[in-house]
Amino acid sequence: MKALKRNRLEAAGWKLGSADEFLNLTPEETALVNIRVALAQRLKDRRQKLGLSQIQLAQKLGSSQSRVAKMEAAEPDVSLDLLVRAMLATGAKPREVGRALAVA
Amino acid sequence: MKALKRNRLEAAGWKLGSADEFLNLTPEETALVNIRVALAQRLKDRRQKLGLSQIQLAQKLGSSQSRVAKMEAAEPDVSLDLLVRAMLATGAKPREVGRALAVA
DNA sequence: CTCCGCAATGTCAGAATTGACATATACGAT
DNA sequence: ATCGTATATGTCAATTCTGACATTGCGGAG
Repeated sequence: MKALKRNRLEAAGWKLGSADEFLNLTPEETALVNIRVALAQRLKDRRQKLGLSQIQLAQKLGSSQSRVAKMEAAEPDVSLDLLVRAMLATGAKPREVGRALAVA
Repeated sequence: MKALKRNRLEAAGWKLGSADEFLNLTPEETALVNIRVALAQRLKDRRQKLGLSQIQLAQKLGSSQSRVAKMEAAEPDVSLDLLVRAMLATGAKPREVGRALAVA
């Protein structure tokens, strides 16, 4: 659904690193992207701090290594649900998930 | 995906009002349910404070009245993505979405 | 009572997301 | 150079989610 806009961005040669609403994105869409990226980064941080491989986290989650990689890359086809579930799987409490958003 | 567990709960005659991990739910699943319920409540609050009907919010979102009702009821087939997008559509900033989670 | 606006509930076809798998790349260590 | 481990990327069938629609219930106003 948001994949459409995403494709427009990537077609323009952008990797969607951080804050780019320079074109096409409404403030809400930008905020959502920021939230996703913030969660993705926190997730990677937490996983690494715990000394887990993507495969190990995938097992805790009941998912797969490739999907964990996509999560950490904040790819457009990963849902917030999955990102949040992954955070919880690293032992994060809702409060900590909330903190990640606050930074976004 | 979580709909399975949810059905087990509802089959047992529970409406899933608040904090019920008394059976079957892992801590992570419970946390996720809490997050959804917290977001749903905040959403309803914000919508009402803004004096919007479900139809009006649905329009801002590009969604439908029935889906907004389901969101506010935290029904199992509404995603976190949709809940968060709805929050943003009420003018909430990521920081405020984060606050909702912190309470969960 | 009858409207009327608002909200709740059920259904469904179409769209988006998922886990799994294959494969590729990177980078040490042997 | 050959493993071995970790991560990245692409694809796809199956599952899940979504908007739309229909219907129902609920007050309040006429």
